[in-house]
Amino acid sequence: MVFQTHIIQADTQELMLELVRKDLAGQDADLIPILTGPTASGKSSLAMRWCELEDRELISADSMQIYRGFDIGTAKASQDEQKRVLHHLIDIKDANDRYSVANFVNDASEILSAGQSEGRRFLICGGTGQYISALYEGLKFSDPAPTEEFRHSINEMITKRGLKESYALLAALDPEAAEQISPANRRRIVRFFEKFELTGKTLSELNAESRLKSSSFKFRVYQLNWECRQDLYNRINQRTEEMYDDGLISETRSLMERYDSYSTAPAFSGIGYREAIQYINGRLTEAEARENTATASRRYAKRQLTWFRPKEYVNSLLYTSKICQS
RNA sequence: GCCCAGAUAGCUCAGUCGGUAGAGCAACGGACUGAAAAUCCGUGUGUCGCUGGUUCGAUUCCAGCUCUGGGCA
Repeated sequence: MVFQTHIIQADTQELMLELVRKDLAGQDADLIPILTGPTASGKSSLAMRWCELEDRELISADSMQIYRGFDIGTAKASQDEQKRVLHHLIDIKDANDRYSVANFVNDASEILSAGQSEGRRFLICGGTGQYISALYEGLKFSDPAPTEEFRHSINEMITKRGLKESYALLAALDPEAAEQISPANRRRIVRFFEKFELTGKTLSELNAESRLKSSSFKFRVYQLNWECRQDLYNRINQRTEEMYDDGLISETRSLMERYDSYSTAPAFSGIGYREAIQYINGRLTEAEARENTATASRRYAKRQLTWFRPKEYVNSLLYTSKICQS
């Protein structure tokens, strides 16, 4: 497959919207747009206007906005915005529930299939790169989903055998996977043996199988970004302050009262909630919590950019910089 | 005004019995197939406050100066 990816530059959201819509209009009519980009890049607000103009429904590709009640810290669309544009895959899970790439690919595919036959149009928007890539690439997740208990038993097995020994075994079973998994990355070593014990197949074998069929949908991926990293970081810093000013701490406090599982429930591991919990439990000052949240968001944004950098199918939407060149 | 302590990476600091320096955090780069806002890997980016003295050689020792913090007035 040959890709012709574009770099679209603009200095206002208005112009960006016009240019990206023109780009999409020049493609095959059945292409579904995916809008991604680092946190605080402005993708949600661009997506809102895009959906309103073209009467599209929005499918969120965000691993944290799925959780009900986690609104301020996830920068979730407001009630008013959700009234104006139909949002899918937001507020679909309880704080204790687990969700995964595989669930996302299934859920999003289901919505797209159902909508397609009715002639509805969609825009997929979100920052979870893993979800977007898996959907775009049409990965099939055929091996069974991991359970809490099984994961626990694998963990014990690795502790018993030793992490080093476990990694050596992994490398013997699947040299290809060993190149990509660091010997210190316990989580991914656990995952490898989960799959292996469950299916008798190595990660590389399973990955090859998951790639056999391509997606039944066609997408065009746009990544929104800022020409100058500092512009993005300034936006992140400012948005972090706004989240705290808008009541992130009191939102977190009431969620903690509702869920005594807050130290382990997946929803509470989101950036902002972790730091707010530490403040509430007296381990940080509020100023420290704010600062640590901004730092964690900056690092997250960097990882998001790293994720998409090698993907050859990504088209760039670049906001031109006012403050610095290059 | 006097006394004491300090001044080293973007920040907090260690160190060099004299041979131009290193930790943590930040920053930067990278990996990623059912936790992904997760997890993990790699990289030191420096007028060692300024000026002079001693010395083959000073960030290190000495003197003066500047600034910061604390104390005494």
